[in-house]
Amino acid sequence: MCSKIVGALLRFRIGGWEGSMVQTPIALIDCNNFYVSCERVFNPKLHGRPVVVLSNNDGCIIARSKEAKELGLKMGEPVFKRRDFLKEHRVEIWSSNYTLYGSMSQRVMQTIEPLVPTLEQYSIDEAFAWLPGFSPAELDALAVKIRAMVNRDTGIPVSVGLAWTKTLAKLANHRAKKDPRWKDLGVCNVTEFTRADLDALLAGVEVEDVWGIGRRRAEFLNHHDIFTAYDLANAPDRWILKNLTITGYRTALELRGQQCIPAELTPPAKKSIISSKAFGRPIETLEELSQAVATYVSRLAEKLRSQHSVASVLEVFIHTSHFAEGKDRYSNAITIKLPQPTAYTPELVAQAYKGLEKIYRPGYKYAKAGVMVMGLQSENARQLNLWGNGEGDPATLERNKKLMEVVDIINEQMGRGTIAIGTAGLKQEWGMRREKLSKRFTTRWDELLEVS
DNA sequence: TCTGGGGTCCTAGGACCC
DNA sequence: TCTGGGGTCCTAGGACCC
Repeated sequence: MCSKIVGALLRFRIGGWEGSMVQTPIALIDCNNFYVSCERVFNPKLHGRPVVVLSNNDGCIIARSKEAKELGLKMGEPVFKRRDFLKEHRVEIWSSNYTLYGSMSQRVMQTIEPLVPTLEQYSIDEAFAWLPGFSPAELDALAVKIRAMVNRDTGIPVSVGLAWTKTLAKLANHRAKKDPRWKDLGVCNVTEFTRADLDALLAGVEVEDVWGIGRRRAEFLNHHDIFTAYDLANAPDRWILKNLTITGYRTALELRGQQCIPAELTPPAKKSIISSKAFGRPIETLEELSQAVATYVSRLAEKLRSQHSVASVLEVFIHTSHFAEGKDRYSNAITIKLPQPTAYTPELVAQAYKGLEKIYRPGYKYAKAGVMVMGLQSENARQLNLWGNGEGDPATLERNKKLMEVVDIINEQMGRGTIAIGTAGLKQEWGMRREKLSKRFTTRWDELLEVS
């Protein structure tokens, strides 16, 4: 009875919003400089030194150690522009090793999972934990414990932000990393903050550091005299809705303490899958482009099958470098409606080739190609071709499916690409440049033993 | 010489229909 | 010369995230 009244009052107070009445504290646990930290676990010499990890093809800087940040190296900076600088400051440079990071990520999540009631993995290096019924003191103790356990069991340092909404938990986490008040502890808990405390905190955070506000929006907001998280939280609702759409409005509400970005405990099935990559060197021939496309389609089809989906639409795209100009520049894409939904690699490759032939133009230096599937549906729900001919014939479908299962198992156990479609090319001279790749310590015994 | 890859959501605007 | 209003569906493109 009493809680009903309180609930009604609460709802009234926050303007008719119909969310969960009893708010749940949320922790955001975020690995510090994740890729760099992973490299450090297996290479202790990297501790205390400036370290960067590069994107595919060793193109840009995508992760930096604290020391590298202090040198002024920026996220996304092209390496070739800073070659001399990197050398001069003896910065350790590593190619990205996603196999390693993926398995380290799993270890981190597995360490946190038993410590919290529900965990929502949000990205390779972050997770939200939903902590109903935890008192503020319990929250602090839990955060400290998570940090200690993850560090002990995986060697990865993490920071924890605690708050009543996801957006505020992200913000608290950001403070836990940067603000001298919480930096040493690595935990920032704002669940007990008064409105005034929170306002003061928000006023110290630039609006582009708010989750959901990117560079473009930040520029726009600055233009309208909104510089901090506090300014955004206090902008008029209608103005926000009109200029930042519903997503920006949700962000503002969350900054005010209203939970409106829900938990996503079971990740929804993907609606599209992309496989695309820039080449290690420019490609001009249709033959090599075809190899690349076959390779990407194979990876994509693998992902498709691993989530037990079939695709009904396939898109192929190719383009020259973004930095090519005038007549050297070309990009094109084609969308193909598949005769029937499928996850069968040879069929997808055949369709992709047809598309590629239509958009390919000789005489260009292609820098990148990609394939994408959409219109995904569950493999069980797929509509069979009632006439029982061609690809839709149930017996053929079943045989193809079995074949793919075998291929997937072999590739999983023996390493990716053990069995590949013949046209993917054996040498793949256009493949990725990864000159400074660390070993696959967590997934290959042979490579771990090599260094020890 | 060299500038990542893989996703989602939202909106505006065109096509089409009555 | 004149050329509605409102609905739906689809797509392209922009913005965001990591």
